[in-house]
Amino acid sequence: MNQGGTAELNPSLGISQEHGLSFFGVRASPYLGKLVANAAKCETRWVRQDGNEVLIMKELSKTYNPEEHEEQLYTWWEQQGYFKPETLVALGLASREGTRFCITMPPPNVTGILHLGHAITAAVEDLATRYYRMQGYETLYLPGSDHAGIATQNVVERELAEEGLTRHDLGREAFIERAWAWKEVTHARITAQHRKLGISCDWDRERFTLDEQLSHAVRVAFVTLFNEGLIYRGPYMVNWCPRCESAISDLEVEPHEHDSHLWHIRYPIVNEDWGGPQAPWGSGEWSAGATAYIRMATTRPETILGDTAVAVNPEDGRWADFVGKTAMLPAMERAIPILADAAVRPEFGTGAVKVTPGHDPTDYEIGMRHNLDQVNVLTERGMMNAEAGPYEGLDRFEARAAIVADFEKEGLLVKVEDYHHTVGHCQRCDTVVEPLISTQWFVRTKPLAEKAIKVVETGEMRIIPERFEKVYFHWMENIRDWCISRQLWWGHRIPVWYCDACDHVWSAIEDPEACDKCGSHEIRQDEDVLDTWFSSGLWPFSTLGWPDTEAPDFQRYFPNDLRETGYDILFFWVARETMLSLALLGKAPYATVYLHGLIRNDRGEKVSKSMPDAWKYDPLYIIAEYGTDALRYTLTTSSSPGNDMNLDSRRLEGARNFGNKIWQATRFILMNLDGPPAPVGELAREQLTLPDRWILSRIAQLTAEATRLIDGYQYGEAGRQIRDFLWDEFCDWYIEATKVRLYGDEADRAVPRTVLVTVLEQAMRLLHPFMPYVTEVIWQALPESAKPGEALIVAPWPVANPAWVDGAAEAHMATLMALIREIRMVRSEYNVEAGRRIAATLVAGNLTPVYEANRGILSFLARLDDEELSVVSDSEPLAQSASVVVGDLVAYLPLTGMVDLDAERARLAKELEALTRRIVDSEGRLSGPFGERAPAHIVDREREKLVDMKAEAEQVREQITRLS
RNA sequence: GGGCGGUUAGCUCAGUUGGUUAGAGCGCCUCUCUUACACGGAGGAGGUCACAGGUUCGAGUCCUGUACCGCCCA
Repeated sequence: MNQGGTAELNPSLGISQEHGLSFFGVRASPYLGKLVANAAKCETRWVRQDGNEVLIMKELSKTYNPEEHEEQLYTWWEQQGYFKPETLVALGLASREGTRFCITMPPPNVTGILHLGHAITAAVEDLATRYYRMQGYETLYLPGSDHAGIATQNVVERELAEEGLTRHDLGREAFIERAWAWKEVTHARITAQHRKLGISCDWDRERFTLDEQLSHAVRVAFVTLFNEGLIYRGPYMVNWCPRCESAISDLEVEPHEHDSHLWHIRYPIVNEDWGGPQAPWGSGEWSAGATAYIRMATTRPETILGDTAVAVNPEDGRWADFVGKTAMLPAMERAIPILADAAVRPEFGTGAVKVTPGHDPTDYEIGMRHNLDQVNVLTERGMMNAEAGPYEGLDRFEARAAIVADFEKEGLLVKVEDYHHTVGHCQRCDTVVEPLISTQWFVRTKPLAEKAIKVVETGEMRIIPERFEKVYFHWMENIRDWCISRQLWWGHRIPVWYCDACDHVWSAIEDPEACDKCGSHEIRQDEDVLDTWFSSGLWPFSTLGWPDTEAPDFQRYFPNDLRETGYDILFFWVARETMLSLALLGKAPYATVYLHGLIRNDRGEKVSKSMPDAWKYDPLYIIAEYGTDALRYTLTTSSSPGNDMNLDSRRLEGARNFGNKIWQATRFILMNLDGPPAPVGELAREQLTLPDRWILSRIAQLTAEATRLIDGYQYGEAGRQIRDFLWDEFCDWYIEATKVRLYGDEADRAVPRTVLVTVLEQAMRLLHPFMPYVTEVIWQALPESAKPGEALIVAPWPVANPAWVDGAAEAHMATLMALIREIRMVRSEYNVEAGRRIAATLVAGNLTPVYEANRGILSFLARLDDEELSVVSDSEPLAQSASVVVGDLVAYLPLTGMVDLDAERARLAKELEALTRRIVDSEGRLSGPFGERAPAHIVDREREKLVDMKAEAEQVREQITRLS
């Protein structure tokens, strides 16, 4: 059956039946000839710039099947070099001197795989990239990834642990090699995922934070800040993760709620009755003879061992007598002072608190004010150290239990309360974090934050949505110094050297051979590495070649235009990029920050790996199920900036269906072509029918509106409007309307063919940033003469043609559509069989010529019998017929034997009632203060509306009279 | 404790200078496999826009307060 088609297309190109024409087999033979003839025009050719065809011709399949196109299309785009700014210049779409657009991709970390958060990032960034590329900007979307120090080191260590090894067994060098091997694997996977997402980034410019050049940038940045005094080293209270064995920054600590206990304990007071313990700790007699105690409560009994004071609020009368006395610290037998400090909250516990300057930030401050010793009782792994006396060697939580037991034995445990509180956990490994004093490297953030605030205030850098500016300001105003050293191996080693001969400490870009002060060779580099965010904080410029400020990419693309990311990393990353950029380059790193919301599942839950149905939210699964375009359209249109999104599979389905819908429309159009249609510019205005003028006017309006919305970062609204246009206006009305001519005389087909192709082509350009694949495939299938350029991805963004805007056509078409809808409604109410054509008389007044000209469309879309349709300017009411009223038009539908006069009267009465209500409303409004105070154009519009409603009401009333 | 966001149809969500009768998708009801599409077409039902005040000729939209949900910061 399909031999004919195959034979016709096969000869030189070697089309297989699977790829090509197999669907003809299911068609009835009468259509075979037509479809085969059309098939030759439905081809999609994939041509390289050198002129070679790279892909076979392809018939548009019966439904759009994303898998069939996505991968090879992506490869083709990439091979063509469309992702590279150089190609845009070569094609003449952009110029080196003209505007440019640059996004540096937020580098996903190489720990694992991409999730939906990355998918929305990719979808929005690629939307912007494709838009500006089409707009003629020299566009660069620069991809890359970061090394994720702690996270990656964790997974590699976990792997080692399965082999019974620790990183120390391997040694630093071998461990780092191992981490690189891991990176290679995950990086490849991440790249494959990004390609599946269809992002048009320049892979030749891909960067990784540990690349030689980016590492050099880190060094230069560090040395510069170090020499300016913006980086310093010192002992401060830091957050310590005993599992990572590293300090972490404030931002890497996540508070989690816990059910725990509040242990009420008491320390004996040294006084004339009791000078100290006479029996050993644990004997049960340790405090025998003590006559006074100070009572307090703690959530961390193990830190008792590090107490160096007890404090009360100076205003607290309960403890006033105790201030100045000495307490004996149980277990340690350390005499500690009782002092007054305003930081103590009287309402907590008993009002007295133990002071542990070595393990609590507030106590640290108290300690500084009162010159207290700082005692560290923990090892780097969270074990009790030698300062813990009898508890040395115990794990911190074992020690807690042991201490509580001993306190009970000694009669020093007063009571135990249930207590609910928040405890800091390591963001990366979930271990309970210990505050402790440690010597670390810090960035002095205050001066940088001031500049970072200023650039937003002045508008040099804009945050969208705007409300996040407030969050940004608040964080910047209350910023604490940033701890940047990590006790890890995987990362950029801190470029600081210590001279053992003269104690000189200095920072250098190149590894030094000798002390640059005394010349000694007894020098060693700092063992620690930098926080990953320090290197990703340089991303907007290190990726472009900085510190080589002469590098062409740096010159061309810095500052970047857009930083697009989730609002959850505003502080982690955006704030730090901004501070570092200002510190090192004196400029904001980008002009605009666009923050998207977080993705949740359809029940509003945050998607996590531990969910039983987590696989459903894997971008690759979604792509396999619905296609990349559906995922991307859903992600870019389901929410508004900064607001979280519940990803609902029903929306994905809807988006997939939309892709198929335009595919079907394309099939219809191609199937009805007969060679390339004439360019729309060659059509005389008189040749255009009402629907032609209407759809051209509509797409002109849509083009202007979509452009305005995208320029204003309202991607979702733009995407929805484009969809609504294509489905509701183009497919449901325009295409349907063209069938009258396409199925009629050959002479009438030329105009609709041109308009169909013109509008579809332009709409594909508008939709391309939202659904890149299906639009490109469709576009390629359109006749060459209808397209500007060789590929949609590099086609110019459409400009609204003001000559197409046609208010009269829009108004007339609106009335025609309303009339058709009304007739369909009446048909439905009278249960007229769907296929049955009915007679009608349309009384159209001075619009008679318009409706006479469009009677074919009217009868086709309203299923009227054209032979029995009369369009008249005036007529006596027809008896025994239903009537529909639209404005001052009336259509009589003589449904012989079907019209129930009572029902018809009731229907019309209801209509009149609603209409009357609105007329009364409108009149009331116009005669009241509205008429005087509202702007003239609003009042005018209301007046016109009233006139229309009155005319319509008059008609309805007449019909009712007719029936009585 | 401070700040921010959300609360709109059964469900998931739009609604950006305040201005027709508040929209979409899915679901639901009726009809329909008509030569692009059943991943479709036609028609329909369904909302006091959380609540209470206020500003205004006019409020889903602006202001104040309340409730509930969520997030961020301390």
